[in-house]
Amino acid sequence: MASIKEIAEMSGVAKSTVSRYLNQGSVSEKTAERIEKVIKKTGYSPNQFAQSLKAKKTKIIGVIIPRLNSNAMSETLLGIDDVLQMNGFQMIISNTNQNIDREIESIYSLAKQKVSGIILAATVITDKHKRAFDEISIPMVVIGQQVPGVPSVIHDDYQAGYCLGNYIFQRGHRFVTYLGIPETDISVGIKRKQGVIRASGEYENIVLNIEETSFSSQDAVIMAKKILAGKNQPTAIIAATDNIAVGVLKACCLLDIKVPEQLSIVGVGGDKITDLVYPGITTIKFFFREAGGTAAKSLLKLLEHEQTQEVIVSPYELIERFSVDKPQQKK
Amino acid sequence: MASIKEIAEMSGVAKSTVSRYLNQGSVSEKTAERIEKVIKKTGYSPNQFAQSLKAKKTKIIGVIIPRLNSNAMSETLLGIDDVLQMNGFQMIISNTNQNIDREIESIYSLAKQKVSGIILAATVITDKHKRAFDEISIPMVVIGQQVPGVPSVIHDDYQAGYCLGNYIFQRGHRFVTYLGIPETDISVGIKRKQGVIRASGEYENIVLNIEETSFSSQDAVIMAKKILAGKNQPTAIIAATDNIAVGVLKACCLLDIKVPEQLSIVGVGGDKITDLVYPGITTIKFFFREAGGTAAKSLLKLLEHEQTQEVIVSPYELIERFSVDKPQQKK
DNA sequence: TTGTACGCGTTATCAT
DNA sequence: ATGATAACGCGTACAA
Repeated sequence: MASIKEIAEMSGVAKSTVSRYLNQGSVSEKTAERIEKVIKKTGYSPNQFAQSLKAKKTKIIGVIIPRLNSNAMSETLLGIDDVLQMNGFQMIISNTNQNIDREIESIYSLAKQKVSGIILAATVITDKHKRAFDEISIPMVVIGQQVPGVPSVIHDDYQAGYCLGNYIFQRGHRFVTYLGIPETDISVGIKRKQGVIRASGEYENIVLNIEETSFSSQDAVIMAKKILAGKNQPTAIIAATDNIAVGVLKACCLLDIKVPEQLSIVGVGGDKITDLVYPGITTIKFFFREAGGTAAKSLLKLLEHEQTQEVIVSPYELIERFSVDKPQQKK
Repeated sequence: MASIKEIAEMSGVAKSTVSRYLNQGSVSEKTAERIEKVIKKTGYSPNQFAQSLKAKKTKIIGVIIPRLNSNAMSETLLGIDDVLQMNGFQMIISNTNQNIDREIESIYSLAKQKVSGIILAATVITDKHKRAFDEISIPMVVIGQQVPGVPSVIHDDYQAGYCLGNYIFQRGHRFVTYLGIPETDISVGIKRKQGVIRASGEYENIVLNIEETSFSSQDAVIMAKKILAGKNQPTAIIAATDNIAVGVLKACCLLDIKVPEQLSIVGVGGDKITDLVYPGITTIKFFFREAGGTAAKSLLKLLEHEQTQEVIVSPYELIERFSVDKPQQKK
């Protein structure tokens, strides 16, 4: 691969002239032409290492994610990539496999690589995270979690829970189970649950049982079976995620429980799977792709030293399908 | 961030000594100690650009993928990332959004970035691809497609189709529809179909209708409705992908067709969704994650100038669930 | 407008 | 074992 020096020699000018041609462009038309021709002929393109070495910067954004194989993550990445690519930035992905130590490592590692910014999709932010943020002084945006002092793009988990709760209680359900996940995950584990609980407080005579499972649909199937086998069967189950909701539905099929006649089900996420099962599951749709794009834009603004909102709440939308009905008369 | 020069000064030795300490290590114990202490204290770590500038190489592997939001891709990436990370390599993802021109661009772009290898997950390889392969002389592995002269990791699409065909025909189905996708995609569009066709040739009196749809489940629902509404209703549908199979199942639910009593369904891929719908769909499981790992290993071997198999066929496995039965008596 | 010369942080060569 | 020095390819301050 040719270097700028060779281009210079071939065009009969100095390196710096070529460099100027490439960057600011204050060169005479004649030389510009000559240089252009040579560049075309050789297919020259600047060595990015040398450039970065000089500039102490790259056009690379690091994205740290807890896992790769989830719909939410794919969509988020897509959104980030969209706007990054549009602005001439590369995206480099650091998958931590839910290992929180590797999250920290990744931060430092990306810093070493002199990425010009970092987008962190975290489930929880510890003190170690915060220390890392401070040490490396690289613009950063967090997505999916609110961190004081760091621009964050979040989904409205609390409102989503509240909305679903209302949706179910309004239709007359009084024996309801919330099937959530552990509180180690703030957004999903805590906020959504709290939203539902708050809604439950606004109605009379509600019996809200709270159970826990994992993100895995299979686990949800097992858990749902237990819940539905008991004698205090709920008339509705509010699932913390679409995957869990689908697991619940599967359990119903297995136990020959009719949905929505005998049991209503709702989920959160807007995963397309909710539209593929039968009946389609009512869910709260989050706009992961858009949120990813928003995060990326926010970060790019930061790089330009522009102001950014500290926390941006991504919208949500209730998608009504066919998994909810009024409770049957019984007892 | 400290440079090697500063480390040298602080330890009272020359730059070259520090460099030697960092790399080969032929230094006296005493100086080694001194240097170590300084490095610890400053938290020094080499500037990767300067290193790359010298070495004309990186420890980065470029991965080009057609889309980000598919289960197969996520798993494949996961597998690639696994072994890359284990060997101290970074992965940089180039998502082309199914745009074939961007695939070519990505190849050149990655070459410019001096990645030390490229893994290409392509749906089809054109002459432009081949030219790009030749021009940049960077080790490369293709996954999901067989390319003469380039090490390839492929799934056994033909055998998968053949296996599924046999599975269906053996159980007595004679009126069967294959719901595939256009032939622009070689593996999925052509090979799987051919496998099914070959199997159909080994039985008597088979009526095999071949229809086409897209990768989208929604499209599959529509197409399946059409097929099932006609008067020559098949007793089984072989879907080219799990997504399509799920779409067919949804159509059945909508039309009140019992699966598997009235219609048998099979898919290909091993997507976990096949286990979440009801009834679970019989499918051919491909090992995407393992295949990704294999591709990465293969590439790393190439970097070491070791021999590699030209084409590695990833195994598959038939997963029997509950979507297939013998055809009902009728006519 | 153009050219000269230096520095970015490393590694490698060659003396010492 | 260690140190001085050149070279990697680029950008830029400065001089011409």
